[in-house]
Amino acid sequence: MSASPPTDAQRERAAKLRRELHEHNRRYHVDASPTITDQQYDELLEELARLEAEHPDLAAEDSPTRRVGGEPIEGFETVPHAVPMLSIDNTYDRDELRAWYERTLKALAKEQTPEDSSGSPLFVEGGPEQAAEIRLACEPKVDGVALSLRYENGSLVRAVTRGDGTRGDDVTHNVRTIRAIPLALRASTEAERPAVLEARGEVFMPDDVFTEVNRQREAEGLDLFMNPRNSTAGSLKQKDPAKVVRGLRFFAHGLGEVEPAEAFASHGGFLAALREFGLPTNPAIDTASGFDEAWRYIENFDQRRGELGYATDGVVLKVDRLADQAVLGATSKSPRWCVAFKFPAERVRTVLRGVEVQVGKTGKLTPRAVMDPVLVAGTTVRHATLHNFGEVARKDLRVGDTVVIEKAGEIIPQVIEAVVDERPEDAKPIAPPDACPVCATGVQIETVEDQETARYCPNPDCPAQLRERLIHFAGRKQMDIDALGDKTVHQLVDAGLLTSIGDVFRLHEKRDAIVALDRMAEKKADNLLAGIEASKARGLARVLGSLTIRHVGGSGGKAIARGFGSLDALRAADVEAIAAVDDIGPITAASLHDFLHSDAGRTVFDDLSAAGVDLTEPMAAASRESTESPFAGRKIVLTGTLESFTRPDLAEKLESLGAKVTGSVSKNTDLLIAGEAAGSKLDKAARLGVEVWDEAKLLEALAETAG
DNA sequence: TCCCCTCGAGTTCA
DNA sequence: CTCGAGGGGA
Repeated sequence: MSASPPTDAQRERAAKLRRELHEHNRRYHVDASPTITDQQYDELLEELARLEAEHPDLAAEDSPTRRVGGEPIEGFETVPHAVPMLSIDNTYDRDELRAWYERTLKALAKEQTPEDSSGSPLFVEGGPEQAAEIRLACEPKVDGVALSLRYENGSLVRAVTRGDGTRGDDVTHNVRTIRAIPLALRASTEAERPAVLEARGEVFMPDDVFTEVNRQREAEGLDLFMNPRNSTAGSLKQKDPAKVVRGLRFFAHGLGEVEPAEAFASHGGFLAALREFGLPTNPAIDTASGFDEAWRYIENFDQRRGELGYATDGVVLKVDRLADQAVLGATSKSPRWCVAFKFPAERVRTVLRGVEVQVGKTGKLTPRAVMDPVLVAGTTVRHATLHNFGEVARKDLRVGDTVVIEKAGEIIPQVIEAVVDERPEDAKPIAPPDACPVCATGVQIETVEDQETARYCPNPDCPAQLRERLIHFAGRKQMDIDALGDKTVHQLVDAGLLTSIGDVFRLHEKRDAIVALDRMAEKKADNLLAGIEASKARGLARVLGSLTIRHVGGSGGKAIARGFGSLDALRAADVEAIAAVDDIGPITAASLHDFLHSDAGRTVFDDLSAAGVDLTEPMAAASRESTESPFAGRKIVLTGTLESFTRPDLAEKLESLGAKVTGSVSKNTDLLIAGEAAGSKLDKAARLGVEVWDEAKLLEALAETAG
């Protein structure tokens, strides 16, 4: 084929085809009112593809033809999200949902000033203090795969899965094949198009597509997909874009990074803007004024959700006004301005065949139900945790019983109850173990008000516990020892090469024995030893968080390590000194202190120290500067009216200097800054002997700090 | 003293 | 993901 330069007519024809194809896509997916048949669409697409093939310089980056035939990729690159993709808080009942609404109403009423109530979705009744209702956006919670689409200067540059919320997999090559997702944003003028736009939404597979896909797979002798969601996820993970299932759909429902920061006033407003850009949104979205209307939407939606042709598992309510969303903010996991109401999970019956006992890293004995395999919410379930033996007794479960199970949050199977009417004659009661199934030590029974809750194996050297503690120790969020996963730990413990945490750092002395193990070779052993060596540099915070000390996990370890700076300082501290650390209370402090001065604790730390593990941590910036800034590391409370600052501004300023600003005076308070008309806080500070400064003294100290 | 929030621990399947 | 419980603000 000779690549002759295209004629003007051909050039125009190609441009026209591209415009038309984009427009037909938009009509189909955004407006849900196609004006041509799929076949006609395919004919136009083919004509364009032919033109582009004959004249490669006609091929544009955002051409609809680019949706097919991209090159397969090697692996998935993990990329960070500019703005984290948080998850949404769930509730399953009306009262909880109402509680969320009331909380939100209260939080907003507090912030609401008369000035911002102009055109505000908060309907003010009886004065500015009493906001009556909030406008809520109500949208179906589509059961698909969350995606973040990044458009730069109008072109789709990247599509990333949610991943862990901070980083996800780059699946751009597959997403480009999805017709519902525009390769370029539509804009009547350049100026209207944001330089950067990240749209978040859900890719999903309609039921009829799913049925068709499985019909084809069956014909081809392939394994069938479990459900549309798995199928969608499977599609996005294809290395070859040609294998992505056709007919996936997409609804946008949120925003990530936007440049320039858009001045949308409401959620509804930006959804409308997204539609203008050509991004589909769910037509079933509506708004409600207040809780009762939102609840009616939910009930109504529940009635008709079976007719949508795609899977939904609930309704998401969002505070519509973006300014209100900003006021509400987010917890570390999810925004406070939205909540998902989930419809009750599917319940299924099966037969309980037996109960296994697992020994956890804390020694807790957990009963685990073994059942006849049964399909629940898309996966085959054989096991379910029964939490503890107290629960088994309360539910009066017997082996042989027919039991009702469901999946909590569609993920973790739970046994709800036994069907007593169908209990066979020979159903066997479940006897709680009196001894640890692994080390045979007599159990300890924990009770609450004489009711049994959990049973524990009290033997700290129990091999099962040790194994679990080692797995935890080596875990990614703890010491992050790459090559030491649960399989390897099992092997090493069984071979007698690991009998304590400290042994991990003596493994290099036993290299020959390791190499001799099954499915272990020189290279793997050296990998392991290198991983262990590297883990020595993790620092005290990780070490503390990895040792399974009661009440001390990752963040507790961090707080303590930053508070003391080194193991030596921590060992010298008494319980009160430990409890003085921010976020550490008396119970955690006592537990840690006990551990530090127990035989087991002394041994493990001596071992780690001897191995050269880093047992120090840079202290929190706050206390490191303690000699320089008079505020660093101190708990400060503000009260009264200040001349030169608003209280929030001052709080921010002091925090930047390393102070911890809190709201109420207690014996832990180091300093009270009292402005005019200070009230009860001043009295209390005087009573507790807390240092008090007036504004003049504050300004003086700030000036010194600055200079 | 009462709530709200966060953390820790246990957990299933592909 | 969910539970229970510790920590800390109101």
